[in-house]
Amino acid sequence: MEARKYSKKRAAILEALRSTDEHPSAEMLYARLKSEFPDLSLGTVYRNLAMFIADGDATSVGTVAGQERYDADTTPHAHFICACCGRVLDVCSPNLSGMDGEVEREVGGVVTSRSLSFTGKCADCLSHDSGKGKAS
Amino acid sequence: MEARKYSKKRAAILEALRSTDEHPSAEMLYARLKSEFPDLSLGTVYRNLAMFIADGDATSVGTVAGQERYDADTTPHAHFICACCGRVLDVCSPNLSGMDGEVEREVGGVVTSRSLSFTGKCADCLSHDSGKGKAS
DNA sequence: CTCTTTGCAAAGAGTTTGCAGGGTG
DNA sequence: CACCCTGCAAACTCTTTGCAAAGAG
Repeated sequence: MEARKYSKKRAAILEALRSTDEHPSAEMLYARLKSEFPDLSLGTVYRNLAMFIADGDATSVGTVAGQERYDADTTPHAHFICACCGRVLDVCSPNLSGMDGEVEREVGGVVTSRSLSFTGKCADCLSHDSGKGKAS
Repeated sequence: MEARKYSKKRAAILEALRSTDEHPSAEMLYARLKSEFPDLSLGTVYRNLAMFIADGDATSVGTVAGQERYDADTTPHAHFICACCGRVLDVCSPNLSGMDGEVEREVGGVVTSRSLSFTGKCADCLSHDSGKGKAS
């Protein structure tokens, strides 16, 4: 389809995505790489993230607080999303691909990916809450 | 917290959301109600959807093709999202709330909601593909 | 009469895109 | 030297917000 040439920036973006577990957004990656590549452009980050997803080197965790979050870990696992601070954590989950067949039968289509996520309040936000004690 | 007064438009928006199974976006609801309420404003739709979610009368299915999709069915169920046409279908799924405890133990936080979705290609898009037959 | 809701339009925020120049094979 | 990749900035799209007028209790 599209020939893909090597690019130092692309390699760095993918490496940055792989070496973190915070499921960064495009801006988070941009901020992290800006010091190493002062001339990096946000558009380049977006363009490369799209390539990673097209190539199966990354997936989207979904939109959290208006920003799309990415994950280089493409093995089946679920996520915990803190509605308070926007943090995204990995949590283990049973393999869902076993349900594909049933879903496909139900909708008459084909399933290519699944996503399981839990939303709530993370440990940090819970402890900060106790200080604000305005309950009741 | 916030006193809530009756509003004809709000009632209509909620009714429109409840009487469809296509998990509409704000614009879809707006388009559907525009004929009945020519002076309806998109901002009002957004404002009311936010209220429904705050009140637990609706939930967000997530962002599909850049648009947030809503669901008035708050009972536990999964979704199938067609990556091709953006359609969102209901599919049944085992009750996931039983996993809350394990997740909370894992992250040290509290879980308030779960979301399971399958992405792929729906029956309609599959059949349209066969016409373009470029496989092989 | 008081407080909530709405229309309108402008403002915001995140993401995409066109183009000219630089990098890779 | 042909084609991919990038920076820059403008363009887009979806969503939020401020304000004065209208509606509900």
